[in-house]
Amino acid sequence: MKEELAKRYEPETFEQRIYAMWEAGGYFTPETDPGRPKFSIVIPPPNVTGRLHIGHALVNTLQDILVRWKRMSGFNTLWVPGTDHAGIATQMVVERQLAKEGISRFDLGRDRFVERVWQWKEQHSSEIKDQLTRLGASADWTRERFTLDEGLSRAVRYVFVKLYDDGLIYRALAMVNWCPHCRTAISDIEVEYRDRNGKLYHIDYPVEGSDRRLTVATTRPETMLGDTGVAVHPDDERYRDLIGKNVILPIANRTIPVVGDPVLVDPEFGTGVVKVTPAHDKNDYEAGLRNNLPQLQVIGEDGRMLAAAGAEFEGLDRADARKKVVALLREQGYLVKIDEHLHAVGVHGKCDTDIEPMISRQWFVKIEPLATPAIEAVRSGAVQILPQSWEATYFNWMENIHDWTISRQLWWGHRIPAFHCVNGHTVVSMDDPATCPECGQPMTQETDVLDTWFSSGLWPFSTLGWQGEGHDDTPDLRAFYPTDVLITGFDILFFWVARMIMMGLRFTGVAPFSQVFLNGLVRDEQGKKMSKTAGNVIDPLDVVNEVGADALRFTLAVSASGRDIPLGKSRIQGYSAFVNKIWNASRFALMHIDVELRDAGAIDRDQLRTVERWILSRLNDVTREVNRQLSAFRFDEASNALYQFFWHEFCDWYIEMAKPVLLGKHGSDTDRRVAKRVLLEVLDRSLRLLHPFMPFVTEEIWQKLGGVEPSIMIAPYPIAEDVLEDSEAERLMGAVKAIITTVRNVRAERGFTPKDRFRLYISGHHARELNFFRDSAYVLMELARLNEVVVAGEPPAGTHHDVVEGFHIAIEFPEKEISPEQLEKTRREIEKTTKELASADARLANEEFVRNAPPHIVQQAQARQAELRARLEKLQHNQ
RNA sequence: GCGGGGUUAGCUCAGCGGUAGAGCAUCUCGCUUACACCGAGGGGGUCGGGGGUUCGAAUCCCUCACUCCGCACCA
Repeated sequence: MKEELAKRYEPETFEQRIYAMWEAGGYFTPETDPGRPKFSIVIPPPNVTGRLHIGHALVNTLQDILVRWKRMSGFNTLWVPGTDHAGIATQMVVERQLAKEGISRFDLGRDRFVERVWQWKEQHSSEIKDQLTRLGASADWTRERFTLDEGLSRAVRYVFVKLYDDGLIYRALAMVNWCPHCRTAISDIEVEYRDRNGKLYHIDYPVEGSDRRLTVATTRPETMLGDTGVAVHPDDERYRDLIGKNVILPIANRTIPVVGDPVLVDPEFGTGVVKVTPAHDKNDYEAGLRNNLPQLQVIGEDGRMLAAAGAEFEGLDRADARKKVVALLREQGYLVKIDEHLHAVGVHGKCDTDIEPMISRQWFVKIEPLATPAIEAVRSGAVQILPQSWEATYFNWMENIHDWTISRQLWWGHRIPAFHCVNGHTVVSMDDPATCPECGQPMTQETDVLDTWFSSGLWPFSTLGWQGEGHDDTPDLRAFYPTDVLITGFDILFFWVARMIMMGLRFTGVAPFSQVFLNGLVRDEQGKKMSKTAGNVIDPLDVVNEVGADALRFTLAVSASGRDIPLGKSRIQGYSAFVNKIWNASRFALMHIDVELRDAGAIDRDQLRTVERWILSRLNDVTREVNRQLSAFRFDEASNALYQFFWHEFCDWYIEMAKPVLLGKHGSDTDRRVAKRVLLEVLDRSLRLLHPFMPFVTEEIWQKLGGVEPSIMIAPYPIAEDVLEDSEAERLMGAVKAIITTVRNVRAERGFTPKDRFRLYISGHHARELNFFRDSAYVLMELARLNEVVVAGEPPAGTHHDVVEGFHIAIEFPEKEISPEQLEKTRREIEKTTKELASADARLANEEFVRNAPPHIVQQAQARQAELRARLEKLQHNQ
C-alpha cells in the first residue's frame, strides 16, 4: 500500500489537529506506578502578566525536546506546566488597566481589586496555555498549577510558619529599598543600577560659633533637610579639631554635630566631609547608628517631602524639592559649586523609579543557614549547574548573600500569616487565631504579602502536592520528586534557582533537581536585547503562524548555545527550508515504498549493498551523536548533526544514489525491494530522531509509515547499534563521493556542461575495491554524468589525472582548448600541493615527531605525505 | 574594586593539543517529474597582539589590548 503526502508542506493544515490527537491520547500524562525509571521536570512558571515572548519559546522548546526525547527513550516522563502570580508585575498591569478607566486600586478597595486581578489571571493563563500548545509543548495539563492555588498557598503558609518557628524569619525595623511608585519594599536583587550623568553639589555648612565653613558634597541635596550630622575622617588633619563641634544646617537652620567616622569617610574623595542622613541612605544609616545620630525622615512613602522637611517643602516631590533646595542654597550663598558627576543610581527594575532607601518595618529571612547547605549541594555535585562556568557566579553570590526582605506592601499575593492584637502580640500560625492567646484581644492579619519568589522557591515540590508535614508524601512526590533537570534563563539564577535549592534542601531534605541548565538570552540579529520600546520583538505565535512551530523550534534548538542567542526572521526562514526539505524527501520516499515492507521483518544485512550499508552506518553514527549531545544539553550540536545527516547525507547522496535502483533503471527486483526497505528504515528512524525537535511534521509524515505505535511521540527513540557500524562501507562510499565531486569540479573548471559525458578510469590496489567500483559504476555514471567507468584500465594520454582518497583516477575529456583560467588554476593547485607536501615532509623528517607523536598520528602523516606526493605527480601531468 | 565570559570566513557562532568548520550571505552554472523553501560548483580566515610550554597550539600557560555580563562601591 502506498501512502501519499500533500504536494506542499503546509503546517497550518495539521499542527493543531495533531496536538489535539496527542492530548486526546493522553500521551502527556505519565503513569502513576510504572515500574520503570522516571524523568520529571517543572516549567519555569511564566508570569501571568501577559503573553509569552520569544525567550519563553526558547526555554520551553528546550524543555520539550528533552521531555520528548526521554519519553521516547522509555522514561515515565512528567513535565509540570503552570504560571506564576508575579506579585508586583501583575498588580502593575492591572493598575495600569484601571488607570485607563480613570480609577486607582484604592478606589476599588483591596477585595474588589484582587477580584479584578483574578479575572486578568484567568484570561491570561489560558492564553499562555494556548501559546505553549501551539509550540507543541508536551506538558501534562492535567497537572497544571498556579502559585496561588490552594495547595500551593498552603505550602507557602507552612514554610513561612516553620521558618518563623525555627527563628529564620524575623520582623525588624531596618533600612530597605523602597519603591515610591509601587509603594512597597523590594529586596536587594530587585534593585538595578543604572549609570546616570548626575551632578555633585558642593554645599557650605557654617561651623557654629566660628566663621569657618565645612563644604560637603552630595548628589542628593534634598536629603540635607534630613541631615542629623556631618562626618569627617578622625585622622584627617584638616578637620580633626572640629569633631565634637556643631555646624548649622542651612535652610533648616538646625545645629548638627560633626562626628569622626573612619568607615563612612574617605578623606581622598571630594572635600573629605560627608553629610549624614541616617533615614535616607544606607551608609548614613549605619554611620548614624555608630555615632548615635537621630534618624529624621523627611521623604514619605510616596516620594513626597514630609512636614519634617519644613513647611515650605511639605508635599513636594523629591525632584521638585531638590530644585527648590538648590535655588535657596544659591540665594543664601551656601552653594559652592556644581560638578558633573557620573554615578550609578538604584532603580526598581519593574517600573524604573529611583529607589528611596527608607527605614521601615519588614519581614526578613535569615539567609545564611539556608545558603550554606545550598552552596554545599553544588560544591559536592549533588546539583550540577551547566554550563559549568555559572557555578563560580553562583558561589560568588551565595557566599556574599544578605538577609532576604520578603514582605511586600501589595495586595496581590500570599498574605503573610501573621496576626497582631492591639497589645502588640504577634501570632504566626497555620490557622487563623480567633483571639490573642496572650490577652484575648481580637487579632488582625498582616496586610503585607510575600515576595513572589518566596512561593516560586517551592515550585518543584509544591506543584507535586507538597504542603508541609503530613502532606509531604503524596503519590506524585513519591513518583516524581526530586525532579531531574531544571531549564531556565541565566538571568534568574539568583532570583529563582538558588532559592529553590535552598528551600528544597530545607524542606524536603534533597535538592529539588540534580541538574540545572541555564540557557542564553534571545537577542535580535544585531545582538540587541529584544524590547517593546526598541520594536525588535518577535512574537512566537506570529512565527508559528508564518512558518510553523517546527521551523521555529528547530531554529531555537540550533541557536541554543552561548550566552546570547541572536535570532532573526532570516535565520528562521533558513531552517523552515529544512522542514520543507524533510517534507519533500519524505514525499519522494513515500512514492516508492510500501508500508507492507515492514511485515517482512528486520533487514537482512547479507542482502545489503555497500551504499545501503553506508547510509545505515551514517544513520547509526548520527543516532549515537544525537543521544550523546542531548544528554549534555548540547541542543545545537544534536540538531545540527541531524540537519547535516538528513539533508547532506540522506537527501544529497543516498536518495540520489538510490534513484537508479528505485526507478528501475538498475538492479534486480530484490535490489529494488531491499532499497525500498532501507529507505523506509532510514526515514522512519530519522523521523523518530527528529521528533523531539520537530514534533508536528514528523508526526504527520510518520502516520503514513505504518508504525506499530499510534503516535511517533511514544515510539521508541533510536539508539546506536554496533552491527550497523561499517567502516569499510564508509571508506568506500567516501571515495565514491570524493570522486564524483572531483569530476564535477573539473568539469566546471574546464568549462564543460552537465550534458557533456566523459569516460572515467579508476585504479586501486585490491581486487575487492576494484569489484566495488565495478558494482558502483552506475552510481558514478549517474551522479558524475559519465558515459563509461573503466576500472583498472590504462587511461590514454591527454586525460586529466588526480588522486582521490588514495585512488588514482583519470578523466578522459573530449578535445578542447584548456582555458588560461584553467591553466592558472592548475598552477595554483600545484603550488599549494607542493607547499603542503613540503610541510608534510618536514614534519616526518623531524625525528622528535616520529618518536614522540602517537603511532596513529604518524601513520596519518605518512598517508597524507604519500597522497600529496602522488597527487602532485598527477597534477603535473595535467599541465 | 571582586568574579565570570568573549575576541575564529562579510554576519552569527561551533571547534578547545594532532591536516581550519557550519549556517546565513556572496559569486558561477543548472527549472534533471521529492523539493527553485531546490541541485552542482567556487571565492573567502597569518583563529585579537606579543611571549612561552610542546615533536606539534585556534586549542595549554603568561602578558597586553578591546569588549560583554554579574556583584560591590560611588558624599
